[in-house]
Amino acid sequence: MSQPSGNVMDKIVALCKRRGFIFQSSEIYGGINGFWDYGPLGVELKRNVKNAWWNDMVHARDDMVGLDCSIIMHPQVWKVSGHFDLFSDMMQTCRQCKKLYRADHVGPELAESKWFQAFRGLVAEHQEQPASQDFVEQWAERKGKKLAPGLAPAIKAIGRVDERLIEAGRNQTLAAKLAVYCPNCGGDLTDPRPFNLMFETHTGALQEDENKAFLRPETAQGIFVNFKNVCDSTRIKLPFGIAQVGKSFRNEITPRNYTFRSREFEQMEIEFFCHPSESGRWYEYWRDLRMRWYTELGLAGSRLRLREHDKDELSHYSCGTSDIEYAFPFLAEGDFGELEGVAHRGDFDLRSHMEGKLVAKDGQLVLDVGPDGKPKWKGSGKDLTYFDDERKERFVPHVIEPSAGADRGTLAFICEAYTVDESRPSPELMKFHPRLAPIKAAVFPLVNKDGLPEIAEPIYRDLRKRWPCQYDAKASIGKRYARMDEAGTPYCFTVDGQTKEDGTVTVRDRDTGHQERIDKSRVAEYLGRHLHR
RNA sequence: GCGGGUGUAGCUCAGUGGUAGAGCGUCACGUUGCCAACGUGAAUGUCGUGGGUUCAAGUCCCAUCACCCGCUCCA
Repeated sequence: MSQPSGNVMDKIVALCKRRGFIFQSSEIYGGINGFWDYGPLGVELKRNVKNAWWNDMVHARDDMVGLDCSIIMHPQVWKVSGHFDLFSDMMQTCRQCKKLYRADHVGPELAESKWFQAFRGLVAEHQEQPASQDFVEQWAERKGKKLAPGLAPAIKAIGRVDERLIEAGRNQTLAAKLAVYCPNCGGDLTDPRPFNLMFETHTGALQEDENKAFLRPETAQGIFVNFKNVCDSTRIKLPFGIAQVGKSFRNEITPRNYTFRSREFEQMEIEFFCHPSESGRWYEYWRDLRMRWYTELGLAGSRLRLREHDKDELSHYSCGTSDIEYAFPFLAEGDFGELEGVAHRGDFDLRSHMEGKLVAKDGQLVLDVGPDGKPKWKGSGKDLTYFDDERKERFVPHVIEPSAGADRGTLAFICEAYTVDESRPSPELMKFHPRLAPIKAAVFPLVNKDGLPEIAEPIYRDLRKRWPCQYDAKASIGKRYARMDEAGTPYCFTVDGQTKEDGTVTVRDRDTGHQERIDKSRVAEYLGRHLHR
């Protein structure tokens, strides 16, 4: 499949730039890390992805409604949802080996680390001389040097051995809390510094702490806080879902892999509300349905997979989560990247917005309280329960959340469509599903004379009313087919000499090159039929 | 944030301190008449950006930005 030189992803990136699918943001100023633009073909493709999703998930169903909420919401939304706490992780870097750690991961990792295990043995041998630290220094410079190369420089840098290290050497519980030495090399760590994963802004002209606000890191919370509004303003009944497509923002530490991890990205999210007794069934339903959606749009091979999360991988509130993953060409062989997560979230979200921020304790969700016994983050206090008229029962609905990345999906469709077939006169082509193709058809006069343009142009003008189409009379016919192959246009209609005699045109199929003749009056009908195959 | 690599035309890339190049693509004209044909011609460059060294910098040095790879992170 791949070209002899360079890897496939480079070819895809080059084609996307060359043909106007994806550009780097602010390119003429040198670009900006983690932001991307969609060009004329890209915007059509991505819009087709979103429209296909909206059509199939909302319009084609009677248990779904849509929503479009603001990107900036009340700051309390993010405090209650847990994003405020989780998104401002404290991070530490090792001054010796430069590794980056989440502060709350350092202790546990240290307790398990090889050098620290050896160090514990050393401390045990020196029970009698707790006052002296020399044995630690000696160990760091000699026997311990292989396991903990950073320890000796760290001691030199700090000027002494931190007593807590020796204490921790005697007590594993203390070790799990010690965030001073690097689990990897024994080096000294920087003080914990906050990494703000949410974009901050201010409402109003004055930038003060009181009016600090956040760009949403997910669209889901907008759905939860509008749950009651939707119930009250529509006649929809449980089980039902609310869908939303929109931009979200995360200050990723390392934007990487083309558009896969961007700081500004678009989500297609569903929150499906149901009775707790039926949530397991609905979870499986949505997991399978979403997997099928990708398959039907062309991600059909072994590069797409469904991966059920392990128990220890689940968020504290989730009773089940599956990722729909794609083997992107920029990943290592055998690695997959997430396109969509389908999560069983129980009643976590609606309860949070009623009661306040929740945490898991002994397998139960309880209010997160501070040292003073008061809630850490207060909820809205509004009643978000649902009364089921048929069951005569009031309850907090459970939620199934299929959360898809529009940009990731679009990128996967691009990667999957990219095909190199050396047996063709123009080897590079994009095999987009007809529903997703940015240009649905092209109309050509075989030659730009002899009255052929006069026949072809009206056909084109007619098609253009219903679909994005192109007319091309320049260059040789082969070159025009090749140009359309590269854009992923599924059908080309060509007017030739015979058209003048019997009124037929040729239809050329992008994937096979196969041609057939149809009457020029049936072009629109033919295209309509084949686009929705 | 750390380490390594890369950055020259729309794309892919050559380029030895001394005049900015090629292939492909694009455009025009001619020719051809169903799969990137051919001929002639044309347009397109702050050599990523900013400093420095030098008589002279795409080339050497420093900084910076972006992309790729590895580490880290990925709620």
